[in-house]
Amino acid sequence: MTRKEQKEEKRKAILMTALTLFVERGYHETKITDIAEAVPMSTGLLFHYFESKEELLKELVTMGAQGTGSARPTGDVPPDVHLTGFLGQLFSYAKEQPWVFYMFVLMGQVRRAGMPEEARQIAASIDTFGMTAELIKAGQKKGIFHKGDVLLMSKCFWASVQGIMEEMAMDKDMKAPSPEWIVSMLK
Amino acid sequence: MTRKEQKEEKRKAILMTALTLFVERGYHETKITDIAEAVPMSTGLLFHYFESKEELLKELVTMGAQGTGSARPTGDVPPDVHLTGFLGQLFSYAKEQPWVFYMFVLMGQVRRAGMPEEARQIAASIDTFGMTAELIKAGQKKGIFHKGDVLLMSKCFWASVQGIMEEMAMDKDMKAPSPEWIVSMLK
DNA sequence: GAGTTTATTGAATAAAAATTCAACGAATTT
DNA sequence: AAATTCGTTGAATTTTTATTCAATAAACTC
Repeated sequence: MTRKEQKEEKRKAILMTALTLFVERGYHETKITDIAEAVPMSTGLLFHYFESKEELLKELVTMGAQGTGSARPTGDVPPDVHLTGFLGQLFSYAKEQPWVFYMFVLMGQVRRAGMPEEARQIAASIDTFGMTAELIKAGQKKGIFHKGDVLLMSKCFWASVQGIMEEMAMDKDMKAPSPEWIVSMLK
Repeated sequence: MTRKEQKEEKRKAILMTALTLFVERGYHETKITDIAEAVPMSTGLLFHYFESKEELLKELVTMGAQGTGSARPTGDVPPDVHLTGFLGQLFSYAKEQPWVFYMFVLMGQVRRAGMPEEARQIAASIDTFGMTAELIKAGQKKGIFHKGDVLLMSKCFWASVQGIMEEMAMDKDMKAPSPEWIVSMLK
């Protein structure tokens, strides 16, 4: 047991190190030796834990895909309040639990171009937009949000969030914006 | 003369092809052979026109850095109208003059991590935020924009725009959002 | 504690991609 | 039209980076 736990620990350490480097420097600019050095361990040992660099990325993206769903509306909170609250939590993670924050950033980056195709597909398989689109539709019905194509509004909302989070990931000193600013894009 | 013009034409063709591929697939996922094939020309010839792949990127970024300044306020248009108009134009470029649009996307991407450091520095040297911050400050004075750290607001504004443009670059069928949505982030 | 499995290393190898180059055809000059 | 320069190619080379591997140490099983 201790042996297996040890292994899991180390796997996790590698994953977190890779996540950090992938987000801070980019997947392609992060060399396998950079990850090994940062963990730290020998490069050879890294392949004892993960088949390949791409496999490492795919495992991260799979984790990220599972951890999604927290944006789902709970109960009867008004849509704008729900989104505002969600963003507030997300932004506060940037300081407290960077890996949650980084995972979000990574997922967004992988979903776009510039990464190995297989990883992209995993990230693309989860539907963030649809979920938020529902929420926006509800908000429109209540007269809280302005009119417009809900899917487009959802995409813009998340694209903005992604853009801001990438900026925050790059510049550690940047303060988080007020969630209201972003939500007001929908009002 | 015809000879030199010919050369300039070809250089431009390479630059535009590279710009497209860099934005659509990402710098690192674009192989030098992909560019050559797309132009089309042999891989060897490409090095007759550009020293290296990185040099090619740097030339693009330098071009992009020079073409900046259109966001500068002209005359006495209200800040919100100015920004709305600017975005409207930018988004319409996405269809009409994709390379202008792509250049914007590339500049943003290069400024962030994941690209060769030298290129990053060129992109980082131009100050987009400061210019918009002035505009926002003016808007605040007039009571058009809400209170808040103008630099942060400026960063968030551009981060949102960048995020949305990257989304549009990836998904050609995506409609452009209404510029008002984004500007309302500041109101 | 002998034997087996697992962790670890760093140098050797393989794979992928950028870059060079010798050769040739086309244009330009004289 | 001979000589020279420039454009062009694609295969060979170099460089970079991922991946393997033989050897060793440590942990665990019996």
